[in-house]
Amino acid sequence: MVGTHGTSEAKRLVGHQTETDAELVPDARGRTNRPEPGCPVEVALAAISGRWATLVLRELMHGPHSFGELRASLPSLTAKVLTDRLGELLAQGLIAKDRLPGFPVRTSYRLTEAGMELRPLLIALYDAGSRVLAALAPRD
Amino acid sequence: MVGTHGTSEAKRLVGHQTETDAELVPDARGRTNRPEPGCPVEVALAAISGRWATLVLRELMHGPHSFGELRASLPSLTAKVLTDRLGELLAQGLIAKDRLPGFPVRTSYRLTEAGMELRPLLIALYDAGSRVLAALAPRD
DNA sequence: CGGGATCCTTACGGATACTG
DNA sequence: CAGTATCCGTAAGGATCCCG
Repeated sequence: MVGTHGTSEAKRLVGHQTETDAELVPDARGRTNRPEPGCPVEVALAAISGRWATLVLRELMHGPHSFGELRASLPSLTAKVLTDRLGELLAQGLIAKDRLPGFPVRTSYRLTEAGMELRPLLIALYDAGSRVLAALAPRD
Repeated sequence: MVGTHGTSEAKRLVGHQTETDAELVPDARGRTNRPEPGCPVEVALAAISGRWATLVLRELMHGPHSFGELRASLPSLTAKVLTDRLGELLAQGLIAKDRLPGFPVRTSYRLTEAGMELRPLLIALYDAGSRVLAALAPRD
């Protein structure tokens, strides 16, 4: 499932600290030596980049929310920054925006299929952070 | 395995799109409504934040490297930025620095126990990015 | 209600030159 | 070799006010 990359020279250092880095760099897109937009890692980073991004995503993981609901959930997030984050997520195809007819205007933001793929990443962030904190915890 | 958090009012919306968000927000540290430094997610984000950070971490996942080796692996990363990234990772306790005696001076950077906890996160980033790309891929 | 338009300030990344 | 010291342009985050 690594695809076609002929000789696997990606697995030196065997026995050093991990057997192979095939899981770390499964295919050619990950063997980049600089931040390239097409690299999956960069795509994921872009999705969660920007302050408040993970919190907005977390709220939307619970289901669709209106602009005002998001503001209510995250009181110290200003409208401008929320608009910025939503615009970026929209541009990346991770969320979708539905205008509900009537007055006052109501909009609803929801995750797209692509956006839902970020759920495991949010969990991984939480997990990794927890384990880092544990590893750094003062000895007793 | 969620610990002691008494009444679980975090699991409304059952059947909407996921059963529960207990896996998303396992404990009180994740129920924050703003970016707080103590939240595990923020800790993880801090670890991978900053341009080139994930690439530097990826290199170190392969084992210890000197300053020059890192520069050679990532040719378009300038010394200043590399110094910045290493300094941040050092300050966060994710890597350690060993000065090897002799001349010319040689230093070696390696992951700490805490830093190694980031490996699954890098993989999760790659995975999530891949799946997002797949979900966004043009229909055929 | 759901934003858009400004303005401001700081943080960040990158380039270049220099040093122990 | 392994950085440090400057300088700089841009972009990001936040505050405030306004509008359909």
